[in-house]
Amino acid sequence: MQRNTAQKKAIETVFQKHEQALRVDDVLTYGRELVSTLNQATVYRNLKILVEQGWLKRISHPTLGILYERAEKRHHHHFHCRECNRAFELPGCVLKEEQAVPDGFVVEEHEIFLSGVCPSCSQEDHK
Amino acid sequence: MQRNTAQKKAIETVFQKHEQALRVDDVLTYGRELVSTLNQATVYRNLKILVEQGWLKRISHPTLGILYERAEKRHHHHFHCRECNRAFELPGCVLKEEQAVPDGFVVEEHEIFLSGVCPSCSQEDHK
DNA sequence: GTGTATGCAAAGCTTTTGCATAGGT
DNA sequence: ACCTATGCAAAAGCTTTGCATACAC
Repeated sequence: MQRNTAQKKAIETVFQKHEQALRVDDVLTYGRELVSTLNQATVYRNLKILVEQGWLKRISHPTLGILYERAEKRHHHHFHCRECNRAFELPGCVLKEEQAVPDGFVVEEHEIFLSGVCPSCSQEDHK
Repeated sequence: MQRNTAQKKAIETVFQKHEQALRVDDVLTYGRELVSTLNQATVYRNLKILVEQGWLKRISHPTLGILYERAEKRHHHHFHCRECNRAFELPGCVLKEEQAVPDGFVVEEHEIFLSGVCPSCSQEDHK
């Protein structure tokens, strides 16, 4: 049976407190603010469990590497600004899954990564 | 100045011979068929250079990890079949970049990863 | 009390780097 | 001849794993 440890709760709390997708290292850092003894191996083990349980989603970001975020969040996509290097979450989705694939393919999931320049940086550029 | 070594040519040839996006390890294996002394470090160094030069594109595939493919290929996206674990390249693109982001964002690139079941596996399922 | 989850340390991978030298120009 | 690119080996990440024990139940 699954046990409810302080470490596991801390990791879950970290994702509830932080809106953005997080790197493993962020989870460790923020988690240690809650449980100071929190160990790297424990973070890895729990992230894996939480992904398997469908509570977290693992994202392979083109520029930021592996990130984790709450699975229950509304469907959204990721925008990366090449100027300020910030990551944005864009609400909604304009992709028509059926139109994206030839006949015969069954789409169950999709992930879109956009990159370019964010509003504040593109404003800077025009100054 | 840049030198034209047998190793570099071998790596480029590998990408010309193989249609699919390749893992580092594939590049090493196939490259050694052309230059038997080809070294791992050389592969990494050249892949980096070729990406910087815009000859290759680096892809962070959600399930297959880091892949490299020719940059000049027609715009396409990647479909991964969770049953047979094969990767497919889907020609064309139905994403309207401007519609995908709020006002102010300037999209320069995008990458779409689709996953589900491929035609041959979905046929199997219905048998 | 029992057995799972943790901490720690070591091991496994993948990728990068320093250095001597082979080889392209 | 010069100096870049390579091969080799070591180092530097990042992630996983074995083992003793803390602790949830």
